[in-house]
Amino acid sequence: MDVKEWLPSSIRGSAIERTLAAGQILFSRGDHAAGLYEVVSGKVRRSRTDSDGRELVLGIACAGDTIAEASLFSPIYHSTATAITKVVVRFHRKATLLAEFARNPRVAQSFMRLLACQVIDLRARLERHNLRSARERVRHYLAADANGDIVVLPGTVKDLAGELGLTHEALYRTLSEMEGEGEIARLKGKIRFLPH
Amino acid sequence: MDVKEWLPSSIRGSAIERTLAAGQILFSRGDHAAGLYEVVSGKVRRSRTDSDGRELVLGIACAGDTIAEASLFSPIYHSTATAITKVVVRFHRKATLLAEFARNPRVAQSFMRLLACQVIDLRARLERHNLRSARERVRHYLAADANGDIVVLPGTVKDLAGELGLTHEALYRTLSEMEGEGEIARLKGKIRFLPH
DNA sequence: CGAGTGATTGACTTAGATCAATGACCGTGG
DNA sequence: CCACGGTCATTGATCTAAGTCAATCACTCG
Repeated sequence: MDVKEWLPSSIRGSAIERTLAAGQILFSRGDHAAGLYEVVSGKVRRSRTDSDGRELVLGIACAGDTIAEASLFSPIYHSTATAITKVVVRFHRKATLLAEFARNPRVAQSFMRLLACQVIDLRARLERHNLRSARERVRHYLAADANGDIVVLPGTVKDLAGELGLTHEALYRTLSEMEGEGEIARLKGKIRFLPH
Repeated sequence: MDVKEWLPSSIRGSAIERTLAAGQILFSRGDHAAGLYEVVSGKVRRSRTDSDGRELVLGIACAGDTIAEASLFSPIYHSTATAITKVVVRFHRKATLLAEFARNPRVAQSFMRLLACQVIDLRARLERHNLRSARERVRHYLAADANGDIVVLPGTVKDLAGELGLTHEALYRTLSEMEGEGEIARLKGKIRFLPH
């Protein structure tokens, strides 16, 4: 859901912009959460890194997406956000948003919808992670994200592997197999789903 | 978060109560979502079943918990809710709740907080599912849920296996090993965490 | 043009899934 | 009151898919 659909432009306009170079960290897990970010341009990877250094990609945020919505009600950020390209973000302070929600029930409701969509999406992802085989996960992912029969990968294949809870090697192999068997076709940054 | 903390008793009181026997289904995935349920007594299992018949337990709801909050903004339910004991629930119609949110910003904000907590919880669970070894997942689960050093299992060990994305056999074995090595102690329906 | 990273494929190992069997426990109906 | 059906709890044996280690090629960016 695009920010423009829920956050009044009066508020968006007055927010502070910040620019990051590729590779820079926007915030880290555990940092004091002062508000949320809106991506104006570029791509941001949200991830969590466990004690073994393994990275789980929570998602790639593109222009119009917001980051750390849930942290509005939490004292700290729960994941790490890293710019993967050059990025421009707008920062929205907690208090500003909460005040707006109190003043404007329509905005509040839109934000609720946003959170509800995230809950639904996360549950779908959890279901996907529960599938045992790599191929099933790929199918689940493609089925969920296919608009038409073509899926545009938001990031690299490696990122996708992280998002699917697989090693990149396992994913490459699975994609090759699926392509060999005519289930999918691959083009640069995209996957075409061939329901046989 | 308990319903009483966010939903005014005036609304809660006027809701329709419904009683289910153990094993009965409250709603199924795909059913038209007319509103949400509050558990008054008993336990309800929320789960998703994939195409292979494998069940992912999304959680066990106890008295005070609500079910299908996210479906407030969705036309259908995304998971299946089954009574695992005799259960009493209260049904709250979508329109009633949304109207209350519009009227009372405090209630709206509490509900947002509830959704935000769910997002955070789901992300934690996703992170857990991303851990490769059964033992790591158990540790992660215990660390997250330990109040003091004792964890009360909300359901059966089998339910827990579903929640951790493991087969029950694998979980039994892992728990035995951990007990053998003195990392945990097990008592009926509980696990004691022994940080060595 | 080199350094860094993604993409890709090979060989080997292992943890957990699967299949299978048994004992414990619980409600329930004759 | 007890036998029976059902489910949970538990353990064993085997198998396989994915993880791990490793190497190579392609591409992009200063």
